[in-house]
Amino acid sequence: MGVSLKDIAERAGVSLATVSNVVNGYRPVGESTRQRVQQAIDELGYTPNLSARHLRRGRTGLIALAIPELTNPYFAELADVAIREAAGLGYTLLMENTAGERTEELTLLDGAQRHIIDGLILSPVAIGRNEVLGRRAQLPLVLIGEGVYDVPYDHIAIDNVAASRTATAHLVALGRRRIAFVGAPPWDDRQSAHLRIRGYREALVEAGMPFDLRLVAPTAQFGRTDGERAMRHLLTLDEPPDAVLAYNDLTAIGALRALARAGVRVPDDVAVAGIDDIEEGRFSNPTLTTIAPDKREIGRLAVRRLVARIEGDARPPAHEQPTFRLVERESSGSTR
Amino acid sequence: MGVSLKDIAERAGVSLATVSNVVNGYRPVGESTRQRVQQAIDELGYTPNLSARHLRRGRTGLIALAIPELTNPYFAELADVAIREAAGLGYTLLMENTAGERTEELTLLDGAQRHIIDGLILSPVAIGRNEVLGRRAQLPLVLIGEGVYDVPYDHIAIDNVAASRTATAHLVALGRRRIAFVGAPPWDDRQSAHLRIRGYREALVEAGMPFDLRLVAPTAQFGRTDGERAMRHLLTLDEPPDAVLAYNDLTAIGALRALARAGVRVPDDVAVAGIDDIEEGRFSNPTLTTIAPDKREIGRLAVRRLVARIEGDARPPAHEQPTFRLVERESSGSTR
DNA sequence: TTGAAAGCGCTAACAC
DNA sequence: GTGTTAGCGCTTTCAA
Repeated sequence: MGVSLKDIAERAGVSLATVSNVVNGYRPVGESTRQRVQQAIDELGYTPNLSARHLRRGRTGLIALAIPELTNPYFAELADVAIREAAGLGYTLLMENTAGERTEELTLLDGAQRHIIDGLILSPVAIGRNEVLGRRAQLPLVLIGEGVYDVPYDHIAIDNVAASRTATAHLVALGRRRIAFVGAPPWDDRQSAHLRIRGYREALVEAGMPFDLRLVAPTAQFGRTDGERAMRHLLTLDEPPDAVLAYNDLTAIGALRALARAGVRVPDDVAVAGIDDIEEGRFSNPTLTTIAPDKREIGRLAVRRLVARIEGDARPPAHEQPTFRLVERESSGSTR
Repeated sequence: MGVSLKDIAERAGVSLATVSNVVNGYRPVGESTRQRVQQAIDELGYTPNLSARHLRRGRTGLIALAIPELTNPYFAELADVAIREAAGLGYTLLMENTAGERTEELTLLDGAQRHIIDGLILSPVAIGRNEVLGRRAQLPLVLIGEGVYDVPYDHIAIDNVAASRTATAHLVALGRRRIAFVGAPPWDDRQSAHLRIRGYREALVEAGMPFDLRLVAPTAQFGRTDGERAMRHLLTLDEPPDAVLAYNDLTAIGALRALARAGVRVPDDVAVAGIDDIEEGRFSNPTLTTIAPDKREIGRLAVRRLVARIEGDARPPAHEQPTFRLVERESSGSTR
């Protein structure tokens, strides 16, 4: 079908190896030879056949980013960064949707794709530390997010305890006294995602306020619908909250919706804060106070660490913590 | 590195071809042989090396979905469907981000990836009909969206004229008399995206209302920021609009934001409608009236047509029109 | 600085 | 129903 190295070699009157060297720049090639080869390449419109290259090299140049849902803007924004970073390093990034399901995450962990990708970036939500520890696959792996900690793989995540502590302290500083948490994971034995609740709790304790389980609303998932439902529940309490920290911006937006429908004023009656800083929160009514993790850095680091592993880096696994900052908007009182 | 066909063949005491046949099921294999081979595969944990297979077959099993932005929920939702559909047909879908840029779209059209993908689904926004007609690459191509029409490729898109006509007629039926359009493409020579304005215009004419260019606000892109800016501009007019149809939900949400900041009541003072039906609009305050295209069908059809082409379908290119429906929500007066 | 040639793992044409 | 083998396009070792 296409033009191959051989065609170029014939056209330029050189050997296959020489053309290969011109293309890859591994070994020095004489200037006049290089020019002849380059001309042949341009004239014939040669592009390397990647399947052949991969077969020979034992690598595909593909890496996967496995996230729970593409339709969560946080992950879409992250993927956006990661795709660019990967391209810059000569890799193609492909997306896997785990739908937050255990079996999907396990299948990926165990290297279902081992012959198609060179490495995997995974944001686990349904599996826990033990599943990751029990993994047998050899494929390089980088973890992102707050799902799993303390495993022998590179891990990129902000300090989630500090993040939710910061957000909660902000609500405390506003003078709020009944601060709820929306979007707790179901209380099972997984380690997953309890860090944000820990930060919330720590901030309350620090302020001398009680940690009241009735104000902690669990949700099945972390979407808008879940946030709305949980908020509706909180509003039925005898003493409803005067502030809410949501697990993420999406649940916070669901909460805003429930509050609007109930005719509760935000921030006057209830202040709301989320975590993630998705663009949607800069345009919601009211705009959403949130914790903004450095997504650029998370995406960059995840891809860089993975590529380094693929290319032989053997340093011990590291846990990197990109920074975050509090962004105050209308939902917690800022008018601008 | 991994286990190869040869290993299995040795273990099971058969030839390479037989193992290949067990794996692929092309030729019948004796029952006892099949079992021995299958056992060897299970024991050794064999998975085919895709690079080798692709090299041999001349296909990679990869298709690309090229969209202007991953962070636009409409495309994220579409990609979600397409990924699943592709997986069901034995293909892996990878995402290309064109950022709505001309050069990116042209590069893809001309087959930059020709050796890595078997086909391309493209949502063009920056290029026009002529660029598509002038394309030289051989790679199967399916177009989606309202960017380019009347080209000799399969094309999946809703009837955009009818869609915006329907939305506009809805605003007319509400009794609105100064209906603006937010998110017109810049007035250049491209065919791109003028269909939605045509539908808007047709509905006005049908209602005996003037098409007033001052009420048509162009935007550079189609994001929330663009919608907000355009709406702010419309509010400065001597006679501001009492309704707005936005190019898409994202610009509509930007418009909602501008209205909220200006203290204009929606829908009382200004009714707002968008197109796309992204989840965000079901949770905005107020919730957003919109045109809901059948995204499932768009994603499914695009992938199916492409795969059919890749596998040799030679029927003449077809233009398929999935359905859409009007979804009335608070921003145009529905209270539920 | 350049060339010859082996071989990555697989599929498919051909032979039995 | 099963086996043998050529060769997809490339990288890389060895030799010149």
